[in-house]
Amino acid sequence: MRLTREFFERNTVLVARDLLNKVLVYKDGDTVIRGKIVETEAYIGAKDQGAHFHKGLTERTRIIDEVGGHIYIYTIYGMYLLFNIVAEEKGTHGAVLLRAVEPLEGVEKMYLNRYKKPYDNPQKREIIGLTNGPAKFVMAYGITKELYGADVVTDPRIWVEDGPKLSNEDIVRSKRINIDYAEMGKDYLLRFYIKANPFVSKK
DNA sequence: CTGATGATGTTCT
DNA sequence: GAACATCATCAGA
Repeated sequence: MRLTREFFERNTVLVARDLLNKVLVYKDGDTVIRGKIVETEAYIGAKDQGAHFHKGLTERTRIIDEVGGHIYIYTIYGMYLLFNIVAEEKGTHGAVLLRAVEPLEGVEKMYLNRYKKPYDNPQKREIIGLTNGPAKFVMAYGITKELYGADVVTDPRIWVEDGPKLSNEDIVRSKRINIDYAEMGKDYLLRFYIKANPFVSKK
């Protein structure tokens, strides 16, 4: 079941937490890639210097103003793309960064996208490395900036499917990664991941 | 296994 | 001109 608008237009932190164990599906022509979301981070506009849009929107972040469900993709360090899903109602600014997924379907395609060589007797280390980071799973999926502004509630190429409900004991909440520059906000516990999942980027 | 370092170019000031 | 929500690679233990 594809998640509907009601899921994404809620509070950003709730959306981030509830996206765990959901499935991100990307259909590129005949190829279907499916992966379970195992790690997320919430970014909220108010009182969060860690968010790109803390000081208001720019050309890069304009999509954040839209209703939850739209996709915010941006380039980081000149070479990598990071994938966010906008949350909250239109006019309220919040977004959820997807940091890691666990491959479910299309693993061979992911492997080719990441390592540029055929899927043949892969090392366990290589499989983990496919998707255990925010830029890594974007590369594995083959996602490009063409998806900027797409809507996961209605877009035919990409959507999020419901998954088994996760018990609270399996959810770990911690500080976000690599935002020490944010004087105010860096210590907020806005990162969520599934306990004991090998694809989580960092413990 | 750990920690350090360089790559690389868009975005914002 | 500086900063940057990262990754791959290398040295050392």
